[in-house]
Amino acid sequence: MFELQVTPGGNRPIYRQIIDQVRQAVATSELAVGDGLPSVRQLAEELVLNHNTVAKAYAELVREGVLESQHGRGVFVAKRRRVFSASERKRRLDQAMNVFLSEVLTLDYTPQQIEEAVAKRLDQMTGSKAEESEGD
Amino acid sequence: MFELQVTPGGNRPIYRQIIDQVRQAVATSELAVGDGLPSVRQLAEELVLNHNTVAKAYAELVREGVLESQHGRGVFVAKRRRVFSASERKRRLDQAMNVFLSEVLTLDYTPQQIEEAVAKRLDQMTGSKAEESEGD
Amino acid sequence: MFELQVTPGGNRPIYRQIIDQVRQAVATSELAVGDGLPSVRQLAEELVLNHNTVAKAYAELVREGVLESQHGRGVFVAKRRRVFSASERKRRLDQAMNVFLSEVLTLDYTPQQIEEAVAKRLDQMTGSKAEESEGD
Amino acid sequence: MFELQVTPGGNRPIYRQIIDQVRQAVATSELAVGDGLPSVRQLAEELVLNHNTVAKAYAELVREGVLESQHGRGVFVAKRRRVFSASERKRRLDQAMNVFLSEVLTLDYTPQQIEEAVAKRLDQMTGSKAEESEGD
DNA sequence: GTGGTCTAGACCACA
DNA sequence: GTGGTCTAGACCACA
Repeated sequence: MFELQVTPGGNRPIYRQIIDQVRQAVATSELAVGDGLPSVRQLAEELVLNHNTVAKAYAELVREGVLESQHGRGVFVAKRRRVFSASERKRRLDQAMNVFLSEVLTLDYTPQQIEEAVAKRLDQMTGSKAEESEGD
Repeated sequence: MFELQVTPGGNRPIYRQIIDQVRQAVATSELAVGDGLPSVRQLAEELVLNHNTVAKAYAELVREGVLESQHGRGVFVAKRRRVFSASERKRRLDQAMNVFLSEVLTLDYTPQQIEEAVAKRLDQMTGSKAEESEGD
Repeated sequence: MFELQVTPGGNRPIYRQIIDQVRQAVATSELAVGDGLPSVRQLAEELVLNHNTVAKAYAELVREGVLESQHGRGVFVAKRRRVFSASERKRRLDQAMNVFLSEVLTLDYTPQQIEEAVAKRLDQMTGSKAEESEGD
Repeated sequence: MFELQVTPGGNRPIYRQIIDQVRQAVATSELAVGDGLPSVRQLAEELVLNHNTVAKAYAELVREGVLESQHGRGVFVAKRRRVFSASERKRRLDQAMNVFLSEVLTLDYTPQQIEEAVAKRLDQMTGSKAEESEGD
């Protein structure tokens, strides 16, 4: 089953953590199109959260087109659709990358270390192909 | 000259945007060690901000060791030093990576595309490609 | 209960005084890991301060890893972790020592008196005397 | 001759640095009662400072009774006198110690490390006796 | 309710 | 002139 985990102390707000993990589960295909998610209340109870927090996360995922709410039945993984134009995607990628890279360069990581860390994390997140790119 | 730009409506708080851009300018050597930054009030006026907002950004950059404040004289790019412990750097790297990756994964980029984009941008920022680090 | 006291006229800025006292309470275990602190607004009211002043102090303690802020819930004593690099810790130790020693040397204490006073106060603060660190 | 050194980048304001060093020189007897100090302008030139900064430092040292200004002749080391009552000295010592110790304990230094650092620094500052306390 | 950000504006400390 | 601190007060984000 789909398992969610949340840490209240972290820098990232709880509802964000839920969003991130659902996105990830969808990206990994741990959750497939049409799969149902736990109900807001059920998940809230499981994670010992205010149900508003869960509802907020679901709402954003619906807005983004990742989930689909079927009134009275529950919330499901939606068929994938693309929201942003190519140039908008590029713009957002660039901006996120700039913020990320200057932050970690400030932390004194080398380009090589950063690339390795990113590759590794991507593997973890997506369980990705990369099996033959091990050499680097 | 060093140019800063800020969008008040955005998701990212203004003082964060300033921090991001100063870090970036330092990472790309657009700002070099010893360079002076615009004064708190001057920058505030330029960006049509309250001076406290600028001061907050500068203060955080000072804490991180990126800038150095000389009371009565101004704020300058500091000599690079390592402020954080290995575990804290790791923690911050992970955190920054999480934020970055969950953002771009939503944008529907593949792991491979992300890795390439990161490698390319790192080259641009650090100029670390062909010139085998000849000392500067 | 945890009691804080602040003198607005003093040489030390108010937010520094708050930081000092929270650190002290943590160092002496008057505040233990997980303990909640008074809310920003509540403490501000108690001390007849603007809430921003309290927030500033808390924010710095969060950055130092002493406190942990849980958005929407409150501020808590964080699990101890090491935030700074060896060189940064040294730097801060030296700086703090300089300030301390030049202050007390002006007061005409002899080195021996200072060393004794420090040793004694450390014992009080850490309770590190006889009980060979039995685990707690 | 009496040598002063000043670093503009440091956390401590320049005029404070001057005060500290003069105090120290007097404590070490590097400067003896009756010795003359460089004139405000001379010192300002030497250290490449605004003369107001030097004047401010001298003024505070005069106020504290460390120096003595003889109009038209210059500034001299004053005969030592005590300004504060015993209880006031104790109060100031305790407060400075509390701030110092909780700060360095926060940095994760052990009591032993702190005591050693203090002893060592005191030796350096005062060139003190301590020759036979080497064992620890 | 709790923390975080921002403005407008005052006043201080330092060089 | 330059940075630092503080207040009063608004508004937002999160749980």
